[in-house]
Amino acid sequence: MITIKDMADMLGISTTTVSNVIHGKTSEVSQKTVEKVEKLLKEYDYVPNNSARSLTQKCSKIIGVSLKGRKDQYDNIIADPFFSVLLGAIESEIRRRGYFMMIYTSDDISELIRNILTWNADGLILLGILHDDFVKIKSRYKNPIVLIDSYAPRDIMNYVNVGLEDEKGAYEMTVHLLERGHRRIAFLADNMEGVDYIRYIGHQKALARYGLKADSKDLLIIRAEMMEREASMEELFYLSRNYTAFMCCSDYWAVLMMSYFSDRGVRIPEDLSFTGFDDVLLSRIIRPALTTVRQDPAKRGRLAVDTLIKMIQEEEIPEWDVKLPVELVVRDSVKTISAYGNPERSMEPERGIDDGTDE
Amino acid sequence: MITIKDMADMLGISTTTVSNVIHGKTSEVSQKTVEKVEKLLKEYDYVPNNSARSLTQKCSKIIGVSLKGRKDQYDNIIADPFFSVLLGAIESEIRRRGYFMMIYTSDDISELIRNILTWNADGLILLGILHDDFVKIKSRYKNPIVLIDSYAPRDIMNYVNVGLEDEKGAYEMTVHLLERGHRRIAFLADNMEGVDYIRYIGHQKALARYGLKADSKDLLIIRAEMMEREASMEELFYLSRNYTAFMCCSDYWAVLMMSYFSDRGVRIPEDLSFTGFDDVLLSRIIRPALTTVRQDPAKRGRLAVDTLIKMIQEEEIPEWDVKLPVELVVRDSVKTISAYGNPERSMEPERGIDDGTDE
DNA sequence: GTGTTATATGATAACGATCAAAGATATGGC
DNA sequence: GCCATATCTTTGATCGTTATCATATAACAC
Repeated sequence: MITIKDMADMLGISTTTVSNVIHGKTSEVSQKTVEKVEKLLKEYDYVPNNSARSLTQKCSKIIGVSLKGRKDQYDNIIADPFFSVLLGAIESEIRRRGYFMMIYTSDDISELIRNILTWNADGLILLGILHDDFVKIKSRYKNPIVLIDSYAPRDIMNYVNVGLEDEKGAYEMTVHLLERGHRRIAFLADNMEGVDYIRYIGHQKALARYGLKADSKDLLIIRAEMMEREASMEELFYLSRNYTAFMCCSDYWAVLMMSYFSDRGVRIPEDLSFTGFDDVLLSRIIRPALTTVRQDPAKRGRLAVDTLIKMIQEEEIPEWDVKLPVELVVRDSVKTISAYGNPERSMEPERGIDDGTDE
Repeated sequence: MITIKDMADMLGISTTTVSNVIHGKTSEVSQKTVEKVEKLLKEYDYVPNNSARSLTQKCSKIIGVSLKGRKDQYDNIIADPFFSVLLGAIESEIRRRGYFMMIYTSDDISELIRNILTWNADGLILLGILHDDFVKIKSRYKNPIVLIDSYAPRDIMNYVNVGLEDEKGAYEMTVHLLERGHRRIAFLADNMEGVDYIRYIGHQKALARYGLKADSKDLLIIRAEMMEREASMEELFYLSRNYTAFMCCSDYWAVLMMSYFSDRGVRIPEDLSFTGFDDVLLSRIIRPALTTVRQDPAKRGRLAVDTLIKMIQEEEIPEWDVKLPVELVVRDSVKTISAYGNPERSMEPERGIDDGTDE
């Protein structure tokens, strides 16, 4: 590997001059010297040593990206189509902007922190991080952070949340189910710390609008690893008799469950309706096609990177808590229940109650 | 951030001694000093600066991972479930072994090379790389390389291919189709440079065993971007009338096509049979469930990393061209065609011809 | 007391790039 | 010729860590 010093020696000039040419500070270097150096740069295809660079400068050009290390049958969260698309978009954008990406999928937050610090990452993108872990990271790591799909606490500064209209999405989906006559709806969430919590609020508001009250026993918390345990699925299968609809917080789970349920003879949507969240490719391909809430993960990934780099370069900090739009996508996984089936309940919303949209 | 020098000053000792304690060279340091230093290390939660480390040492602890930058509707190849699972396994293993992973999904090989060189990556894992690009990388980058799903040329040294029994898989799949009475089979490949070429050889051998000859017009080369172009799909749709089976080189494509075709009224497998390769989750979930060739991407990812690290640490170099096992998984996407439909051809293989298994 | 070995520690120079400040050269005005 | 200014170039320190070599001290044998 050729170094700046090598080239300086070859031309009989100093390393500073070579460095200046490389950085385009041509106003300080004579035209003649510039040409000589540039010729050499091309000839030897000079590549700077980034370790040396990040040692002298405060920035490393590295952006760390962390995913929760969910262990499902496919061994890793990257297998979730939503995350993989998002991740792909993040990677492209980081590269396009001249930065480098380092990924961590560990659950071990101390290890994550060590990794970031050891490389002195310029910024961090955290996907689906839990509150306590975020606080832990914040206490050690002082560079900019962008959150995606995490619950954003108001008492911590210097970070941006690139979120969704989660509440609105869940609200609209619940209204959709209600309008189709569903009254016994299970809400399936991952945990109550992140976006699922906000979505649940939207769900509650929609129920309230229809004069119904959310019952905590209809809130089913599903940990990712449960999706693979036969026993857990069996339990869900048993519970499903109490409901006409399963409202899931991700397409991935909805699709997995639909597959499991239909293998056991449940007709979808005749016996049980399903809805998802994300609108991944899968949802369009399976039959019945999944009714879901669409988001644009590629756009979201790009925005996250763009925002982070703005913060790193200390340009104006954009909105503190962005909410990207979502859209209800109606397909075939929700049955319309005739009013006769639920004669005791009106299908009209009651008046004068919060309509549940975000702000 | 606390440095070695800070700690040395605090204790009134030299940086060398602190460094020795950190590296466990306790035989060279007195017990008393070791304890003092270790106390400080804990107290300040010292994290070494890896830029500085990789500057003095020849190794950076970075492993570069490159994917071809396929652009499909989901904007990135990471969205392919096979790749995402593989990638997840690679990431976990790299982390577990104390290394760091940098990902590149660019098609621009010069950029990839610059990235590797600028960080002085200790090793490289290339997924689905084309021959010419591989040669280009090899000419500039001298550290160990592991290939996955790439055609491994024999004239280049110092790399290992972590492959599959591709030929055997395609052979068995073709035999399966033939035994079910199919005679008009289209072989759908990405390109003829990588593993698809080897799979095609297996396909040819199986045909030959049954006294049939592969016809080049039955080899359909599908570029990834075509999957999203309505016109290309329309053309495929038109072509499909000539066949009773589509043998695809990836589950992802098979599933996409099945969805497209069935939306257009094609009954699967009654009108057209489909087979895939990989056995991703998707293939089990869609209906009809896809008949495919199973591989274990998690195992493959781990092996790739393990092999690369062995090469980096100059332990014994393992097999030059590993072939991990594959397994035919029969599901519901292949129709059994009655012998009456193809009376002119025997369904018994001819004798005395190469049976097409790998070596 | 001398020499040998082992143990513990320190001084110094890399590694490759950047930056501030100082030095060198050329140009112009008087 | 002298000084001022502008243009170009070099010197030397710095970043945090590690490696090499040297030094200091202690322990031991003879």
